[in-house]
Amino acid sequence: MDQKDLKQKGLKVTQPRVQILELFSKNPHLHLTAEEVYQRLVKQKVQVGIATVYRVLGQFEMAGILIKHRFSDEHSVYELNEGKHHDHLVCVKCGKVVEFVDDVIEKRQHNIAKSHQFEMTDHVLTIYGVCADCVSDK
Amino acid sequence: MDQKDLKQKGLKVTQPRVQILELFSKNPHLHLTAEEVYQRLVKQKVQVGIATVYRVLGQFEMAGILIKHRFSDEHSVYELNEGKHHDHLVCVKCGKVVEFVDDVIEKRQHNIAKSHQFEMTDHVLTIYGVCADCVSDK
DNA sequence: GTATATGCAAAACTTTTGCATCCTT
DNA sequence: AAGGATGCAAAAGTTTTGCATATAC
Repeated sequence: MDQKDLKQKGLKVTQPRVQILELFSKNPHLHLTAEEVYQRLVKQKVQVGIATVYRVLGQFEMAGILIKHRFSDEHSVYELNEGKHHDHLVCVKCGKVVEFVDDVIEKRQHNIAKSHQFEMTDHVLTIYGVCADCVSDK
Repeated sequence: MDQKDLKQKGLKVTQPRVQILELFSKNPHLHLTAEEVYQRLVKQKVQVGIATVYRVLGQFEMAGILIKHRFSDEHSVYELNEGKHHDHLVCVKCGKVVEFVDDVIEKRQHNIAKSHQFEMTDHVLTIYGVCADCVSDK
């Protein structure tokens, strides 16, 4: 994922877009809220407004560069879209996110959708729990 | 689910609480947003404020009477907690919600959590798609 | 009668938009 | 040079809170 991908998708190569793309590309498993993205850019002395962050995240989601998740109620988080579908384990204590794929579950989901005559467009499986680290230091 | 359950959970039996509990109890598969609950009460000439609706829904969720789902970005929806876990098929066109349970998936989820040393507290599986009705009348 | 719950209005947040200016191409 | 993108501030939503009043027990 780099600047060529932006041009290819009809997005001009601007400072905010490059910075946000880089942030996620360098950390393929990062899950950040819009506010967190904004704070990271500010910390890096990138001059940017929160409105632009929201706009760019939205555009990146539309373009398939990022995926938006709604793990918690308050904030959506974004992560890099690496093309392969996966689900998530989320620690309810520290917020840690672990990705996984389970082929058996994937197949059953298709069957379930079909048996209810739904044309599946997407599916989301999130397992919430307490991770090993948080269980030990309670 | 009735007024006894409220008392038992330490919640005084008030008009707004009774009305909201009744609304969901009479329609076990209803999925409503806070705003929709409010509108229904208003339509029934129940004198209530939106703030109370939010407060009561929150209390009912804490008490295990209702379950809160985040199917879409904009609004959370609540449904009656009938004790048995289930997942959902959501139509992305009309918002219809169908409930289902799949034991194979349930078992795999436990295994996945265990293999990552997570103490599972909850899990959410939502399949999005276009329902039969919406596919036909496009 | 006392403590809790409610309604209203204001506040707090998050996200979106209007618009003048700036930057890519 | 021209159109698109940005930053700022204001607006639009949604959800929460403060407080005086009303209600349940």
